[in-house]
Amino acid sequence: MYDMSDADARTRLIDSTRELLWERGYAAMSPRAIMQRAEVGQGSMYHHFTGKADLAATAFADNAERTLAAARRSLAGAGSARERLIGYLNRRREVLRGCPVGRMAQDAEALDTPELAAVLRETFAELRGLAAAAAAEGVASGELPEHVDPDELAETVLAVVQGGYVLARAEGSPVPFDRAVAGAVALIKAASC
Amino acid sequence: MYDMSDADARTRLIDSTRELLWERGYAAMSPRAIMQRAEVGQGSMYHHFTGKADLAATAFADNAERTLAAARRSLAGAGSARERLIGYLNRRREVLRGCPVGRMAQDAEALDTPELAAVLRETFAELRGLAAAAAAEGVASGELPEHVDPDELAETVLAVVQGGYVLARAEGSPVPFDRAVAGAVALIKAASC
DNA sequence: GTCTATAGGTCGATAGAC
DNA sequence: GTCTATCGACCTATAGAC
Repeated sequence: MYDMSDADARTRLIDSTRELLWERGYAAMSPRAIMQRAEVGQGSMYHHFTGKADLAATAFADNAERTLAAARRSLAGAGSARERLIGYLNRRREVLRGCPVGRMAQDAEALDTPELAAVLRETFAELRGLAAAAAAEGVASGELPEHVDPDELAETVLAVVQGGYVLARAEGSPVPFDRAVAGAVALIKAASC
Repeated sequence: MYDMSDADARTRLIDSTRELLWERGYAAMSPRAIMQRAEVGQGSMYHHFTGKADLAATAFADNAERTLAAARRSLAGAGSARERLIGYLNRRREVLRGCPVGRMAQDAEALDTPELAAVLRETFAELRGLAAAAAAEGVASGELPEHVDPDELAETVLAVVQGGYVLARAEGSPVPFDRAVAGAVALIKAASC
């Protein structure tokens, strides 16, 4: 079992920043909260990082890479193209925590911080590429109807997931997420008739 | 033309709070910023409202009501049920500003403030009801296929819109929103074949 | 109704000892 | 590498004059 308290100070700082960015976002995350959660002093933090922005950029890149890794397992893994798109939609998620990447798009201060905005943009660009490749493959193989635009279908799939998080958090329940995904899967199947 | 500076202090406070809640969210919105934008002094603000939470609850309820009014025009307006669902998806929006309601679902401090969380929950409940009623009507009339679950389709439509906002803001462009909507409309039309 | 003064707390960072 | 001390600014109110 991984235990944060076993890791060195730098790793603990990154891990607690990852969690806080996910939970509270960039603007609402204070260096103080980071240090307390990491059980690290101020001197240590400013020794390892130049400041909040530096630490956030490192931690956010880490969150983004983990999110991408999970998406690659669904979208570029085993199974037919259509199965992979549906598998991505149906993937188990910690719905009420929200998406650690999409979360940052709602944080004006994060969007104004170039290092963070760049990671956000690039992460969704790769996600979009993975989904679009699966959609294009599905159309080419005849699994999806010919008239489907792969880029549009890919964007719709990403939007259902991101929107599902929003609706679930607003409701305080994962049900809206699951319902939105079920509706999208049903539409994809119905369109392939 | 409506000009904020023509209105009285209380109205100007509500209007500037509406804008700031939309732009920055609850946690990142300071009473100071509200006062400056409203061109109102501190004494005036604490005369009209008990504090930040009180003012935010009033302003957020206002934002929510405006959002609902626009949604009602699409989802409970003229046209066939399927046309209304597609019309809701295609409605002109200030995409890069994001959704003033969905925005709050990403703000942990707002979710922890009961008055704000209640407005958020109730607004999406009504939105969901409007979309589900249109979907049910479409299925009943044969416009949408019999095997479509109205609640699921409604939730998917809301999710595409909310997710479209996230993807557009992440990209700094309305294109992802439009693409996600186009994909959803294409799926709905293809499923009705 | 609106003003100014004041308060105790946090924010994000720097300085210098060890 | 980590500690403590200190900084000026801002946060969210409250108090009391006018």
